[in-house]
Amino acid sequence: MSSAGILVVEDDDVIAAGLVRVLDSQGYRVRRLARGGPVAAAATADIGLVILDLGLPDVDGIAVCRRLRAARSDLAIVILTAREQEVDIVAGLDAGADDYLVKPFRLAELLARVRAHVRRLAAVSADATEPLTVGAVRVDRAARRAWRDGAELELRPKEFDLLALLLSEAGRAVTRERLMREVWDTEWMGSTKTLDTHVLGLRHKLGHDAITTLRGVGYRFEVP
Amino acid sequence: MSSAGILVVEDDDVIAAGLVRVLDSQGYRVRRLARGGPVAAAATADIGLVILDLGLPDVDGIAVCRRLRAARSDLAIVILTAREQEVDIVAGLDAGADDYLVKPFRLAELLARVRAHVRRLAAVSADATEPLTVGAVRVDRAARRAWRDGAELELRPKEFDLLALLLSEAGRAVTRERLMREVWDTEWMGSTKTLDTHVLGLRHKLGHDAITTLRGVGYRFEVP
DNA sequence: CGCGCGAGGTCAACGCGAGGTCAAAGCTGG
DNA sequence: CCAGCTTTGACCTCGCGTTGACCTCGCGCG
Repeated sequence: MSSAGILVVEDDDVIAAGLVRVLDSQGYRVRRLARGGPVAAAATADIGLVILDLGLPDVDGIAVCRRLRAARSDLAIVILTAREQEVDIVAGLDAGADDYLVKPFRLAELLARVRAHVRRLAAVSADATEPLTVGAVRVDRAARRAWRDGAELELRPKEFDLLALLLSEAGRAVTRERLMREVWDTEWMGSTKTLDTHVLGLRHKLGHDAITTLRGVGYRFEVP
Repeated sequence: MSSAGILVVEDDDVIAAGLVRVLDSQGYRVRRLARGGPVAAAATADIGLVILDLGLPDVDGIAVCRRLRAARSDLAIVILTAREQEVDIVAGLDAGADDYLVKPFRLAELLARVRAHVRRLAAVSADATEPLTVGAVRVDRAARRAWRDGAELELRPKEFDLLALLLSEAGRAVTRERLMREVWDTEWMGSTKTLDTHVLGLRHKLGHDAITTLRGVGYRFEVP
């Protein structure tokens, strides 16, 4: 649901298979298209990045690139081609591509450039900005607001941070150490009731069963 | 407020002058910095793209890049360097750069890549010229005018910038750090009431509930 | 089987410091 | 030198985090 998929448009089966395999091994969702009618696929699917081979037979790759850009201004387009003339590079970039690699390309460089593009995609529609809903509880980290059964909760700053972290790990145990580290920015824990008190506050506002105590470990936000 | 500005970080006077001249002739607002020290401070709100030479004396260009990326996730960073090893390219991109060109670079290609990055920046933060309306409040950034319930507001310059930013992020939390950075062009925050005072002024003119305080975080413009 | 310990729960109170408010001083361009 | 704008500083308020006292409960151990 979260990370955007990659579409590989490449007619050479060997290169395409290699690309798909290595990208897949890096954890990306990858799809492949052998011929250049990819506008529909890129528009419909959950594609964030297109790796486009300009050497497609019968099709003008530049025109494909231009159509892709016209359809999706947010798409990342990386052109991959044997044409190394400066005029080709300029034409490709001006047709809407974000990056241009000349074959034979170096695999580690391609992967690093893909990482850079995916990182930039993530910076725009960051996961942290998407509201998070578990059961009756909903948290919008961008707005720093939270609701229960549609009613907004009045949370204190630390309560909000605590709830956001617990909810992002809903159903899983979160250790006291991690809570102290990520919410309070400290390793120290010793002899205080700070964390317990804030959990208490959350339980008052969410219902006592929303957060389960894991003795000697930490807490877990319950998914119904 | 448009982020079309380009910052050239380059110690070689000849190359830098050439870059600045040609970029300027293309209509970009360009600034130049000879050394990499105060880069983080120099990458203020009006800069959208940084061209970063890694050959700076005394400074670790990769570290500069990493600091830039940490400070501004939306910045476009283009590394320009003589180091052509694949391992250097990967290191540069993984340090947060969006693009990597090896010297001697081809000018037309550099310009095409700059166009591609600027185009993408424009696609994201697009309509700085479009009037913006949220609830009863309306802001025209091009004309630098603002209205409430159809009546024009008399805003001071800084108040206008502050309102424009808060409104562009209406419904979302905006941190004090970001407000200081983008309205006041400074990282510094110490012990002044500058921001608070301007928020006070806005509240007088917009109604006290228009802007919500988020303790320890920043402010949020409320959408009704 | 029951006892004791320690982890966690609960609550009230305290003190800090972020933010609000206003007035006066400091700028800066005309 | 004036006029508007911005910044600063003093003072105040109150929300919030922390703490400590006391209680409860689960669990291991004798």
